[in-house]
Amino acid sequence: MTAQRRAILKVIETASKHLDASQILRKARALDNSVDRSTVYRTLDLLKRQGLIDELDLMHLKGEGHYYERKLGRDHIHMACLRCGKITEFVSETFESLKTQLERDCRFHIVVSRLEVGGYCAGCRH
Amino acid sequence: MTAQRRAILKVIETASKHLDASQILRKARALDNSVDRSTVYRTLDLLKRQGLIDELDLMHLKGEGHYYERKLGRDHIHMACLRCGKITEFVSETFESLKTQLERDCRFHIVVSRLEVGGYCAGCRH
DNA sequence: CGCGTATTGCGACTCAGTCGCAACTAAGAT
DNA sequence: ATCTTAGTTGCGACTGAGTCGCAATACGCG
Repeated sequence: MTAQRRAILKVIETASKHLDASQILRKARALDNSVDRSTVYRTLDLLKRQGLIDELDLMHLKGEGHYYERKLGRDHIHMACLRCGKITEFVSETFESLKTQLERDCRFHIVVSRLEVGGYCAGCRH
Repeated sequence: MTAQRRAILKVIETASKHLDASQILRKARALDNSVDRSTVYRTLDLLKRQGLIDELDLMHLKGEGHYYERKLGRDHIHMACLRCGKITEFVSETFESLKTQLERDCRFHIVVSRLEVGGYCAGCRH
């Protein structure tokens, strides 16, 4: 556990919204200005492999990059509004059943899952 | 409808597996050697916006790029084995219910959805 | 056939992510 | 407290995906 990793961890843990790698870099540098871009990517990979964070695309609403969030308890669905860009999260029991059913019917052991939806939110639908 | 678009379309329609942009370029060039990389990306964007193809990550098993497949009738779930790399598709009625429920409960109009799962397939589980 | 609009090829560019390597450091052993 | 070493870091160069502006071209409609 190095100072750099502590900084990156803290940034992710205290984030109020989904951050991409370059935002994490900027915020981590504010805590420890020695943090390098490679270290951010390497730490992100590590956390991903450990299952401590989830990687999201958010339907590529803003470019090709990835976003990260701390993974706690229950998975949630990400809904991205194609007009206003708002990201809404939703926890669903049906989603949990779907995964259980998948594991049983396909004899597949799920490690990570990602359900993202693009469309129009209540305020933007037409 | 240009010759280039016809070539790209044909490649996607006759593909036996998920192709990424550079693979589509290579195969489209075999049909019409004037096809350019930009044209492939522009056509892919067009087809995506029209809802004729779906864009997949396949859990980034092989790099950061995207894969494409023709969108027909029913959505399906993509399962990617983290060990052998095999991609399995699965159609689920529960998935359809989940989307319906989401649209109702969140007052969200779904245009596109993507459920990808990473884990271990029957042959690779441990 | 002629015309205007949409599309294309090209080349340069951006941006995300990766890699090899030498220097450094955390943390366990003595 | 110091030594040691395996793991981690910063750096800089690199790759590969995707984008963009622009001049040239082609589609397809009248």
